[in-house]
Amino acid sequence: MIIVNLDVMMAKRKMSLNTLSEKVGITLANLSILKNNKAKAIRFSTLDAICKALDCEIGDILEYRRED
Amino acid sequence: MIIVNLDVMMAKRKMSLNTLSEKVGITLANLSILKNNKAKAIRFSTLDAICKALDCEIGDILEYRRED
DNA sequence: TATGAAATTATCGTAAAACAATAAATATAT
DNA sequence: ATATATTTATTGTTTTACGATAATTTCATA
Repeated sequence: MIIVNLDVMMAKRKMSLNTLSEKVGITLANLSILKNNKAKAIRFSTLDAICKALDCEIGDILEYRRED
Repeated sequence: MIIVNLDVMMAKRKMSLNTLSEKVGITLANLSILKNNKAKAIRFSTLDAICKALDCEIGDILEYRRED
C-alpha cells in the first residue's frame, strides 16, 4: 500500500495547501485529492515540484506500507 | 529531477527484468521503459507491486535530485 | 454565534500517459 | 554462433491526472 503523507512536511515548513499548490503549479483541488490519498498515480513532474517546494526527499512524502 | 533506479535493488535481489515484470504484473517492455527513466508518471499500484517484489522502500527506487 | 479563511468534495471535460500486445533490434554472456 | 536478456518501436485502449469551477464542510477567531 502506498501512502501519501504531505502533512508532516507541510507542518514542518509551515506551508498551507494554498501556498503549496501555487508553488507546485497544480490546483488546490487536485493537490487536496493527492494529499488525502485519493489519487491513483502521480506524474514525476508533480512529485519533483512537491519535493522542491517542501525541500524534502521522496521518502518524506510517499510511504510503502506492507500489509499483514 | 526524479530518477528511477531499479538496478541496485534488482542486483541485490538477483532478480531479472523478466522475473520482476512477472511479479509486478506489467509487461517487460513497459517495465524497461520505467527502469530507463523514460516514463513520466507511475501508478501507485505499480509502485506498490515493485516495492513488494523487491522488498524495499520507495526511497530505494525513486530519487529526487536537486539541480544546481 | 456569526464570519471568513482553509480545505474538502464533486462534476465535467481534456490531455497526458500508463499499459497491453506485439515485433524487431540490440546487447550480453556462454 | 547461439541462446537469453534487454531495449526500442508502434499502435490501440484505458486509466487517470489535472484544469476549471462551484458547492460544501471544517475550523479558528472575533
